[in-house]
Amino acid sequence: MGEYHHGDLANALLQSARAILNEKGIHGLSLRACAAHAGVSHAAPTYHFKSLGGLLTDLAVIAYDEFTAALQEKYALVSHESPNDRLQKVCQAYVDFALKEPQLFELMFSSSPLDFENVRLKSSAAKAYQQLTGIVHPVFDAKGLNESKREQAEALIWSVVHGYASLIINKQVSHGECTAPSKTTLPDLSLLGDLL
Amino acid sequence: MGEYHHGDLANALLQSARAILNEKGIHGLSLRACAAHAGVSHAAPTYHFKSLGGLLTDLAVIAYDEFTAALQEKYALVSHESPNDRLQKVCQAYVDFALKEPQLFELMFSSSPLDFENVRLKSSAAKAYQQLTGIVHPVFDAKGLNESKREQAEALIWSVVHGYASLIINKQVSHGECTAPSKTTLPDLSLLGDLL
DNA sequence: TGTACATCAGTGAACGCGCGTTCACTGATGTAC
DNA sequence: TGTACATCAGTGAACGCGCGTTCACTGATGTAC
Repeated sequence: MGEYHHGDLANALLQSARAILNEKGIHGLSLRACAAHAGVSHAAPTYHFKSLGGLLTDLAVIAYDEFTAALQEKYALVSHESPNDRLQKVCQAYVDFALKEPQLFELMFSSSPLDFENVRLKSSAAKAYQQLTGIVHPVFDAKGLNESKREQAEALIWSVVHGYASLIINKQVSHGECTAPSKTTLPDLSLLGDLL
Repeated sequence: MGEYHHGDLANALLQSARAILNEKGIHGLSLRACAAHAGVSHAAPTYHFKSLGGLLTDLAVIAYDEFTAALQEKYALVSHESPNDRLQKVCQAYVDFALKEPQLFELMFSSSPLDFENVRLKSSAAKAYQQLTGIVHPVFDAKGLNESKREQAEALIWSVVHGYASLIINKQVSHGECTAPSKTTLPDLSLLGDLL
């Protein structure tokens, strides 16, 4: 409305981007669309963001930080339980986040538009990873695995929870039925223990 | 070259789409780009494909079929081994396919541009899933799980291998380091058995 | 406290680009007789 | 076997659209004196 000096346009644009992302998906996003949603001229964003990729990178930083916080919060809530139970519940929190913010989750792990050279993004993504592996550690310690085995096991745990989340939200977002797990509750991981 | 009646333009366009996908990624794809790559006027594709989504859906069908064939071939090769060994090796074939055709793999599991109402796509995707679960079956039978447990276990197995592949190729395509497993060889799944 | 001025953070018109789509057209192919 | 004609499968010019980017501009804000 002709208001000069918005005050915090950078953040307003990030909020707008998030809203558009949730409404129309990643392909509905453009700098012009964000500007329009924020009620600002379409040339305004260039002052704050070099490109759409830059804006999305900043949005991904926010996403990773919220993601890390969600895992951390869950972990704190179940601090009195056994290592394996804690692991199960934090993994469920991972899946819950993906279900609550499917578009944001997809953005976090979509390669194309993000600038992974960005220092802040690198840092936030690394923190999320550390948060997850930190949670798996007590389980390993209880079993006494060596360094190499531990890294492999970390990768497998991360893979199972990430894969489950990915398959579910892909299914939610697109198809109706054909494939993919249908339960939003991650099965008990000990099932794999029985099996393998 | 002014050649009228190409003969098999539909397939030529699919090949072109695949080449462009591998070169420039999914965002470099457009009907015009495919037409240009196939050496044909930019209006020609409309005769064969309603939209870019339609073309990509057909490409995804090809991808799913190749994927299924790859798993099947591996499975046949290791038919003399134990159920668990066969499972491990077919899972590795899953990862190998994702590494060999990262862009195609991403397309197969990317929701947005594909038409999952398409009958052929549904069918090909379902076959791929059946191929995978069929391979897990002998392992379950050896352990005597009931129906419900078996479905859950199938989902978990699929998740771990899909997650591993996704995380690796995301890392390959985009970032350099920050997160994600770095080995292209899937760790021994029995590790999870020891752990959970 | 008031005035002058530099700087900040917007506006809105204009540009070129690649996109999908439409359209009148035309060369190649297949079929009827 | 040859000719007439319908149909198929392309061409290339044109259109409108949304995009990012540039540009001269201008209102709001902060600072110096």
